[in-house]
Amino acid sequence: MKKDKLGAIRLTKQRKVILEELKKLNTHPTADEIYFIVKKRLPKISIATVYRNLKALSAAGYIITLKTAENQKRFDGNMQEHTHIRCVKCNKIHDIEGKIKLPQNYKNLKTNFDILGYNIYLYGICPNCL
Amino acid sequence: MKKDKLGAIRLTKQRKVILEELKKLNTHPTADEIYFIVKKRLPKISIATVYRNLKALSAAGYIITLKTAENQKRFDGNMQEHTHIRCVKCNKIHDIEGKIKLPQNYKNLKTNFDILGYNIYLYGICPNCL
DNA sequence: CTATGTGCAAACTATTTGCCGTCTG
DNA sequence: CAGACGGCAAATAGTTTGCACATAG
Repeated sequence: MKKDKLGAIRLTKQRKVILEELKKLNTHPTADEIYFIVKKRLPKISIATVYRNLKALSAAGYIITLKTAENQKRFDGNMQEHTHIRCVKCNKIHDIEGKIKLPQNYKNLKTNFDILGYNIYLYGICPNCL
Repeated sequence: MKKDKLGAIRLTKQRKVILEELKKLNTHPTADEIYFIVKKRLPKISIATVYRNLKALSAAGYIITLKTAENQKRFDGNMQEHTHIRCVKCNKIHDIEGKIKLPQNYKNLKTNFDILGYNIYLYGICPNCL
């Protein structure tokens, strides 16, 4: 990943709580899962705020947005380098420590793009589904 | 990618046309782009049929479903091994010939998953956006 | 001939937006 | 104190489903 500029967004209490809860979890929750968790601490928060803030936090580089096989996004508050593996049976996403490196020469690929980086997603079968 | 079992689905004229049009394109169209293209040949086709058949063709291994940064899926009828690169500015996805290989030892990663395979997505800036 | 597929319209899910009052820096 | 943000409800985008008829194998 390129050097992200962590945009200076305001640290409101809604954003603080969303961020804190997201960092506690390693389950890559969906927006509405986050909504229900955060509502325990901020009962008046609106789902629109959750969506707006997940987008803002992601744009500012505080969290990562994961696209899934389903039609909804999942969010990841773990900003240490790690790799995701998805279970082809239950679709759950788990973390693997460390980033898998591609051989240096991947930038020599035949393309007229200016290559900036890459993401690797593993897939397999999780212990529960074996 | 694992050896896909090409499921035996019925080759209806709707499916045949969808498949043919998809193979002509290298633009990774969305479901409704496909709908408008296919409608030129089958004016009475319904968007529901397009969605159902894209899902069926994908499940049967005839096409590939791409999840994107946006909220909609894109489809790829090119089944030769290739890698996708996404433009971080305009979000378009292009093809790069050949599959990038990970070093053999990627299966030794610290995880309790049974690792089956991986996908690599590159990102960069396309010539139009430079 | 029958299980599978189709068209249509209605339903549904995830996400976004307009408006307007509130709060952060 | 101005611009950014939040709550609410309504809107939208993408996709799915129920039903009755049509068709591939």
